[in-house]
Amino acid sequence: MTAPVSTVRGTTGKIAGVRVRFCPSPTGNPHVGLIRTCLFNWAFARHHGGTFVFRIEDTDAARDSQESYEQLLDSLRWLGMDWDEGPGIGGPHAPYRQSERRHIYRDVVQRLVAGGHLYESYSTPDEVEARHKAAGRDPKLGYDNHDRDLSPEQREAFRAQGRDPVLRLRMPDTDLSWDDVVRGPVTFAAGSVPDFVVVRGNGEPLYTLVNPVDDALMEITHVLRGEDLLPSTPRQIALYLALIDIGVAKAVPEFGHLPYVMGEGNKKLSKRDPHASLLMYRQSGYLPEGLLNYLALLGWSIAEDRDIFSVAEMVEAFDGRRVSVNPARFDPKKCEVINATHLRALPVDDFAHRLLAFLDAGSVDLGLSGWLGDERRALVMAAAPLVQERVQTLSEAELMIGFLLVHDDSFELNEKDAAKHLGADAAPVLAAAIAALELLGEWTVPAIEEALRIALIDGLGLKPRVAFGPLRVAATGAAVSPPLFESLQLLGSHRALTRLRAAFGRADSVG
RNA sequence: GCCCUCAUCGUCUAGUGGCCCAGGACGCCGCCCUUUCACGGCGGUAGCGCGGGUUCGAAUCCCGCUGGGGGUACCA
Repeated sequence: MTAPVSTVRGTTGKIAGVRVRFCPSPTGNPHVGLIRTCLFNWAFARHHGGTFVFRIEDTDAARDSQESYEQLLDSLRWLGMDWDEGPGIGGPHAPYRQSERRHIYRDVVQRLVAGGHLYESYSTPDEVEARHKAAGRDPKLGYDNHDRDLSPEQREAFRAQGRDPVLRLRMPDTDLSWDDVVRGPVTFAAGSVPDFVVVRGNGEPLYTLVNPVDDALMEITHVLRGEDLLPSTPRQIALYLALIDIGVAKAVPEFGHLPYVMGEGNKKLSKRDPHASLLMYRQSGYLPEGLLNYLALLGWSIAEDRDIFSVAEMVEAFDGRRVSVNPARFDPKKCEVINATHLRALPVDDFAHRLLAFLDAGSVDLGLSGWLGDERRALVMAAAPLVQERVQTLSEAELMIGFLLVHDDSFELNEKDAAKHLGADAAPVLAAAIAALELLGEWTVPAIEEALRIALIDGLGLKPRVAFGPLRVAATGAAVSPPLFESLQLLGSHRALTRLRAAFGRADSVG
């Protein structure tokens, strides 16, 4: 067993001095699996009153991008996952972008070499394989530690051939074990992990080096990361041991491997899966708290009979002990429902303002977004309560109240609904409704409802659904809408009657 | 091949030897409410991969098998 860092839980169950980190590579756009990992780290830090470090692993210039970097920061801010050290705010271990830390790695590498932990290796994969074959071993065994004890003369000879050596870490000849925070004890037998490359032939340090070095320097106490990194843990521990030896690290951190987030089939959720894109959720009008709630459910549970909770409640409960070992499938449907639950739980006023902000941001283009006059803002505020229980996301809300916001000359009927509800049969219904509404003294919901019931239900003897269907399509453009009388009221008598007359004209001409 | 890891309803999960002929949630199916669509209410559907042990007793512990996933890179 490696020497564990102090993880004494006090009487409150809290661990003192927790320092965790989130260290993504800025490649592509942020996906939900990545954010889930971030959330668990963040919640763990907040729960224990520790420090959340945000570090950018941008050592791969070919794949990293500034755009991706900014999306990452923007996403975390949107979700409310604040960091105590990292980009934008600095900290005692700055800089927090690996691209700015190269001199640090250079120094550590030199000390590691001086300490005998790293050695130059010249073997090519072909040579390794040839040696395995010659010895009657499985050729796919991997590097055979052949160059461990090359003499200065041998190294000189390779150099003379123009070969640039990689640097490998000399693995200890003992079993490598750790007590995984989520999985319990894990052991890799001595000799099962070959000496691995930490610095390329061209002098570039690899992830295998920089990640543990930064964790050590930043005094990270708990590494919570994806299950895919579990097999690299013995190597990290070995490197840590070397870092402790040269005085760079104080202790080996605790490791915890979080289950995968799966997509369709038995595959890890792919970055290319449309459901994986965090940006997509934001643009679709998901709430941060809804998304966070669902993401938390991917590999964690707060209690037996409960799956709706706030971020604060999660932080209160997230001590790292209820994390599941099983991979979790991302279920877009459930994600949507969880979001809808949070949406409905919002105070109406809050909901209305978020909807307004969403419309102002112009996430969905209805030909009216990005700009809202005072009159329209008032309509949104008034319509918000009508749609809050009918939608799952803000973009659905936008679609549902679009009929109110759209300019009258670009108002259009849903053709399918119009064909169904505005046929010849609808003409007398519309005519009666128009006649009744034209006489209306005050344009209020009760007055509108009463007038229409008298004219259509009592007067024409129609069933409500038959009577109101055509009006709904005529006024809102679709068979699915907010409640009819309220919709008519919000539209105002002029706009409402104009639409009803237009629909009448259409229905009448069909007959 | 070798190493690591996982295995409860379709899906996410609760469950750490008796409270479980397995609980919750999503989905799905009925019914109620109803001016559309929703919300809400009520009810239902469906699961411990297989085989051996251990034990008075196993979803829970052990072994094997099967199946899935990951690693075995001068990717992260």
